[in-house]
Amino acid sequence: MERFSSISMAVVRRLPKYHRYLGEIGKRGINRVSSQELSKITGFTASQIRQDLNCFGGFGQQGYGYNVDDLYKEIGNILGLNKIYKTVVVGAGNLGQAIVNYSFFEKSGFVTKGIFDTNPKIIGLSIKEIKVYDVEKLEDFVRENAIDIGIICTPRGQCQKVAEILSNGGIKAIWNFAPSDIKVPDEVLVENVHLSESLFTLSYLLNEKEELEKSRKF
Amino acid sequence: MERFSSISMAVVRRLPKYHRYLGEIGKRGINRVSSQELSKITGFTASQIRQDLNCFGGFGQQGYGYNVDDLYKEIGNILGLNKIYKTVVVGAGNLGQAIVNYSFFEKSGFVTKGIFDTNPKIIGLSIKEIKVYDVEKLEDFVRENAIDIGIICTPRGQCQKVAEILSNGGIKAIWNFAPSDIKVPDEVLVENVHLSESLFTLSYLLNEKEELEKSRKF
DNA sequence: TAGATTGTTAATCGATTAACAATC
DNA sequence: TAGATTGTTAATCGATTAACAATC
Repeated sequence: MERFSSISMAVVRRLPKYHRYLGEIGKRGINRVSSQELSKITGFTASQIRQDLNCFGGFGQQGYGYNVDDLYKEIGNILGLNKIYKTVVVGAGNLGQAIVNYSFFEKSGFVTKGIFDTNPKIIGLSIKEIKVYDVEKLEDFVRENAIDIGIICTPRGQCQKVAEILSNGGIKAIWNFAPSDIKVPDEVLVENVHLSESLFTLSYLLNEKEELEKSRKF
Repeated sequence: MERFSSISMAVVRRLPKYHRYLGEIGKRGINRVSSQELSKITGFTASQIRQDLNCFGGFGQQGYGYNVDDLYKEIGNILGLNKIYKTVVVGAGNLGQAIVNYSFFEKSGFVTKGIFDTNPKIIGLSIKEIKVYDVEKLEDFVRENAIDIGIICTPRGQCQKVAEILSNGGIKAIWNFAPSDIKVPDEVLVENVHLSESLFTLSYLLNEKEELEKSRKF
């Protein structure tokens, strides 16, 4: 998964935050915002916000600021949220179900076309009117339905195999929730959500804080 | 949530990855590893790995490398995984249940002491032998049981209120899955898992790639 | 001892911040 | 016009990489 774009990942990962905050203040009826105001809301510096936005174009107007709705839409387009993505969810456990049931993703254009599992008790059932199929059928399903994104919600042991099936089916991107890194062909994009890494980071910070407080007492 | 430590977050967020990979190769019976070998496995440079580890002490031995088990334990201790943390899960939907059921967290020392929800149909039930209580009781429960970490799995609308209840109860840290940033007193640590930001980043990369491929054709 | 590999300093690279001219 | 705020360049800061002496 090599990138050739000039936009750094640091910038890219801030875009969804801009998008979210702009959506929020837009809903509150605010239709004009300066980089300084955005700075207060988002916690990024005004300078950084202007730099980030200018990677993609001059969306603002000197002396005025940015139009909230326009900027929201622009960033939405940059993120590709103006398009529809076909997804499959692999693993129909709690996590898989949580993702299928989370309607915000669907509203944002990510439509679950099929759910896959190995458990015969679940296969054949429907979740939110989406059928649960046997993983056996996954590769053909991905190919025949031109699925864009595969969402891996299986236990660690199965994720590499699933990643290969998805890749063989011609998947474009994988959103991986399994606590393991997967190996896929270069052309397949991967975004990992490693929950335990996030929790362990929190646990580190908790301990660091307690150590610092302890040492400050002496 | 200000930090006063000299260790940068960039380093901190790599620690769980080192820990995971060391656990994996340890299980495979490997008991010695060089920074160069770790580099191949993790994708970080050998230089960076040595730099990172030396923030915490000289765990290696010149001419030899690192002892896998020792380093695994050292990093575990740095992450605070040698301790037990009492947690509460707020929101007993699919996501909350997924976290309660994920036994790896418990194995790592994060013990769920209570689950909280507002839905009367769920209150009183048990998930994995852990009782589901009314959110009304959350603040007292946190205080009386000296809960360390509150895990917010509620919809967006409720997360700020829950964060305040947890803070009032004297929580030390919050792991927030709600798609919104929460405001808490300075002494409360917060780690966010913003799933939609992760998905939108993937969607950005997908579009960027398609744009680049399109432009290369001409 | 010779070879290997760390720990650590110095060099480089990239990202963030500051500053200000352009302009609405 | 005067004030505000962008777009953009230059300066700073921090993180990564390279290099190598120390030493097992």
